Formats: sequence, C-alpha cells, structure tokens
Amino acid sequence: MTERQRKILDFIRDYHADHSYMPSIREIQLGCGISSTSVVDYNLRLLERDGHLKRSPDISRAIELVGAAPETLSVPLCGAIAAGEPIPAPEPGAYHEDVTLPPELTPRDSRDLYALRVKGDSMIDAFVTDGDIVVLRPARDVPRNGEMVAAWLPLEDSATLKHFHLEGDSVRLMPANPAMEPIVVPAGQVEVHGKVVAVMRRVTA
Amino acid sequence: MTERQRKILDFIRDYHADHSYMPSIREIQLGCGISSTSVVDYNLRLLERDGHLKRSPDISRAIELVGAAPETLSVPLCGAIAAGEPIPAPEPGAYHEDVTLPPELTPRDSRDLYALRVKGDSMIDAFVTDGDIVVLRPARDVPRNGEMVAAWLPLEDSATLKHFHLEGDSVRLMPANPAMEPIVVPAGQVEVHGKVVAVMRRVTA
DNA sequence: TACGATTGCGAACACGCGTTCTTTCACAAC
DNA sequence: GTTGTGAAAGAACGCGTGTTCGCAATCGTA
Repeated sequence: MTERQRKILDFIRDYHADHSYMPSIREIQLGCGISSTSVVDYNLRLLERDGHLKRSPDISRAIELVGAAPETLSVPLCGAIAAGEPIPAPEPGAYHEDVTLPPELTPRDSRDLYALRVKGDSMIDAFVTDGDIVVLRPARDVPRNGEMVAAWLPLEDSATLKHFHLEGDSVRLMPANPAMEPIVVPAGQVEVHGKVVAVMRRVTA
Repeated sequence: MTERQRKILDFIRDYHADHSYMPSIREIQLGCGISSTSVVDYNLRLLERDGHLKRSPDISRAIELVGAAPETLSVPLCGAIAAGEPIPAPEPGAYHEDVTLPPELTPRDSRDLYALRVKGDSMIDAFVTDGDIVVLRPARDVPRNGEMVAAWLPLEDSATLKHFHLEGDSVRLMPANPAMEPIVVPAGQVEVHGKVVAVMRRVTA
C-alpha cells in the first residue's frame, strides 16, 4: 500500500470517528493535500480492489470501511449466578440489559451467547470473583475435560463454576485451587448449563 | 416523538448498521413510505431540535446519531507483563494493536488508558492468569490503599500485579490469596506504573 | 365559523459531489 | 526509438441530494 493510500485510509477513519458520516472525495482531497479529485478517486479504486473499503457508485459519501469493523457483539445479560441459587436459563427477551463484547473476547461460534454477573466470592478458585461478568455458551454437547462450565447440581440446589472432568460414570468438578476439594458426583446428578467462553471485570477500588 | 419520527430514527439506525454511511433524504423517504422529501426534512429538523441527531447543512448524508453511540473505547495494547520483565511505559505509537473496551469496562476517566497482556501465571493470586488482558491507567498520584496496581521493583528487576497498601514509609504489596506472603518494601524501592481498571479474559479451553 | 399552528405534500431550484476525459510525467519492456 | 503502464493533475460534465416555496389537510382554540 502506498504512503498516500495509507494517509487516505487514516483520514477516512478519523473523519468517520469525528462525524459519523463519511467524507466526500473533495474533503479527502483537502485533508490529504491532494491536488485533484481524480487522484482521490484513483486511489480509492485501488483501495477497494485490495479490499480495504467498499464503495457504492454514484452515491455521495458512500464509503464502507471493511477491515475496520469493530465487530463488537451484544449478548444479553440474563441475570446473576451465585452459590445456592439456580442459574437462569438463557431466555431471550427475559433480560434487562446487553453486554458489549469486544472482538478480543468473541469466540468463533458466537451464537446463543449469554452473560451472567457473578455474585459472591464462591468462585474465586477459578480466577473469577465478585462482580465479574462471565460470558457463557449453552452446552449443546458434553464438555471436553478441563473446560470451565457453569454446573447445576439438582440434589444440592446449587450452582457453581468449575472445571469439568468426565471420568467413567461420574463427573469431577475441579476447582482451580489445589487446596480445595473437588466435587465428584454421578453423571446423572449434574447439569452443565453453559461453558464459560470469556470473563470481564471492572476494577472499581 | 411521533410515530413517523420513531420510524425515521429506526430506519437511519438500521441503514447505518448495514452500510456504514448514512442514508439520503430520499432513501429515508422510500424506506419509511413518505411521499415527499420535504416531510423527511421537516421531521429531521424536529429530531435535531430534540437532540436525537445532528445535521450538517448542505452536506449529503450528513446525519450524526447522538444518543445511539455504543461508546466503545479503543486503548493501545502496549505489550506484555511477565514476572522478571519490566512493564512497558505507555508510549503512544509504540503499540501494534488496539483493544476495544466495552462500555461496561470503561471507567469515568478514560484518558491515557493502556492495556497489557499477562504472560505467565505469576499474578494468579490477584484473580489474573495467563493470557488475560489488563487495562491500566497511568498512576498520576499515590494509589489509595487496596487498589490493584502494576508495581515495579527496581532492586529485584521484577514487576507484578498486587494490591497496594501504604503504611508509613513502607509499601506493602498484598496478594489476594492469604496463603501467600505479602511483599513489604521501603516506599522508595517501588514504582507504581499503573492502576488496574479492568480485566478481560477469553477462555479457550 | 374563523384562524393559527402543526403536519404533510409536490415541484422546482441550486449546489454538492462522483465521474470522466484529456494531458503530463516517470519508468520499464521490447 | 516506440509502446505500455502506473500515478498524478486539472477541468468539465451531470446526476445526486439538500433546500425552499407554495399549497392542502388536520387539529386545537376562541
């Protein structure tokens, strides 16, 4: 990519950040110190050929930045998970707010994700503490050993975040802290509601 | 707000989500089933008066949505922090990529934020583990007791994330795990490079 | 009923703005 | 040399598009 093309691309990005609409060719011309609109058009054509942007012919300010899409994903914050309380099912429409997921936290398969706010310090053994937001994917199959899951124990009426291990007919729920005892229950006495795919925490201190 | 105005606002939002540029008045006219452009202009004028959007006169497709800003914040990912290595200073321009911060993780004062990727498990005692992204604010004053900080020990040539406690002339760096020993050093032998304001983790298992 | 304010409609106007044509210059290939 | 190509410049063309003006329909108020 030419120096001039990079300058044009940066200008478009900045312009789009300031206003939320796109610059015209003549504004790009002035902003980048180019002496003709045809040169801007020429370079925009090359930038479109290389996939850096998309243009709609004959339409004013119709530039789409393709690579710069923030790709943020909104997932419903369905409630809270705390020791002794059931895990809310990911019911669409039953949530109050959305959590915006940055691309760094977005997994490959982003369907049906939901988020829960962690209440209490009952899961600190898995690097998760009070106030954290955990992002979960509904468990459609048996988790692989070692995955962090939201496990629901019907007999004890309690839920917790643990590492999942299937050993024969029993499930071992491993805390991350070796000083704490794992929970071992028959496979029929545990329901995996979701796998943890991301954790977010705002440190307020 | 009129039914028609709400319809126009929704159409603009959808259009802006599809393309990244704004619709023209005539496209709003067609999209909302309005029979004249002047009606669109009239309602846009009202919407601008009520603060729902902003328009730049005589400029094509120059509509700015004011209330609908996702307010995501990009902060530079300046490098990694690992035991035994220095903490990179937040040098502008020296970073390679950006991290998008969702509004849930954005603090009130969002100036000069920077992010570091945690390498190694040397900070697991503060709910932070390998691969996490920590967001820091440069320490402009003495942290309050209890704040999580990135502390740099010149004598040991090492950096770590700990809870900060100032006690007289010495600084106590407290791990979150009571089973581990705190570090107590004279105040002159520790530099606080930044306060942790957020933590993000993608669980890959 | 009368009247002003609000809302809506259609058409013409005028400028914004993408496009295109011509020309120039540098550089490489044959 | 000629030819071809990428990059740039300037000017003109013409459609895209915001703006405005006149007029009708509706509604509240006196």
